[in-house]
Amino acid sequence: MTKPNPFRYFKTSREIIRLAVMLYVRFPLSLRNVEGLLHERGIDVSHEAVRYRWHRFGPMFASEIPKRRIEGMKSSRWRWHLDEMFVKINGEQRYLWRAVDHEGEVLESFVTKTRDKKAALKFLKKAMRKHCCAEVFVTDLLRSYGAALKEIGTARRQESGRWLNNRAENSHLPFRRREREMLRFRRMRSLQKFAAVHASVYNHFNQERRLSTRTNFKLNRAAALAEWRGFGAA
DNA sequence: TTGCTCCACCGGGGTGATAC
DNA sequence: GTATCACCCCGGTGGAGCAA
Repeated sequence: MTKPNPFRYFKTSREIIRLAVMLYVRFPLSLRNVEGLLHERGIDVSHEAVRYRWHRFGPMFASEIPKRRIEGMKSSRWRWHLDEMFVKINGEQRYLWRAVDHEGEVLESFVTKTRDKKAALKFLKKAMRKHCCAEVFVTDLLRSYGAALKEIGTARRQESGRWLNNRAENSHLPFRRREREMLRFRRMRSLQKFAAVHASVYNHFNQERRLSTRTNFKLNRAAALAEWRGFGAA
C-alpha cells in the first residue's frame, strides 16, 4: 500500500512549503520574518500558515535527514560530548539535554523538567537507542551523568571536567541565537519539537566551513540544498 | 476533511520618562 | 548617572470559522 501524498490538499506548491520550513528552522527568523521574506519573493503566506506548515512538515523533513546521514557516520561517533542548557518556558526553568559528537554534529536533544539522575538516564537511553553507544562520554561536573552512566554500566567510559565539554557548550550557540529571536517557548512540547528539528536541519546544512576550501564549501552547500529539495518527494 | 486566515491572548524585551 | 516603572512592540499560540 502506498502512503498518501502529504502535500495533498495544500494549495501552495511543495517547493514553497520546503522553502518556508527551511527559512524558519535554519535561520534565526520569526514566523513573521518568514512571512515578510516570502512576500518579498511574491509569495503571499500568513505567519500562521508558516507555523502550520512547519509543525506539519518540520518533523517529517527532519526525519529524512538522519536516514541519509547516519549510515556513513556511525563509525566516527566514538566520542560523545554531553551537556544540558537552561530554557525558560512560561517563566519556569526547564532543561534541554544535548549530545554532540566529536565533529560537532548534534546527535540528540531532550527536554526534561528536572536535572537529576532520572532525567540523565532517560536522555542517555534515548540517545543510545538511536545512535548505538559511544566509546567515551565527555561530561561536565554534574553528578547526574556519573550516576546515570553507572546504572547503564558505562561509568568507566566517562571523562568529566569543567572545560572538557566545550564542544557541547559551543553547540548550544546556534540554538541560543534562535531562542533569543523567538523570545520564548510556551510549551515543553514545542520546545522538544523545535530542538529536534533544529538539530537535524543544523546538522544538514552545517558545513564546518573553516575546514574546507571555498570551492568545496560551495559544492557541499549546493549538495545540501539539493538534498533538502528532495525531501518529502517520496 | 483539511488548509488557512482572522482575531485575541499572554508574556518577555526594549525604550523612554521619571525620581532619586 | 543610575534605578525603577510603565508602556509599547513583537514573539508564539489557540480557537473559531471559512473556503476549497
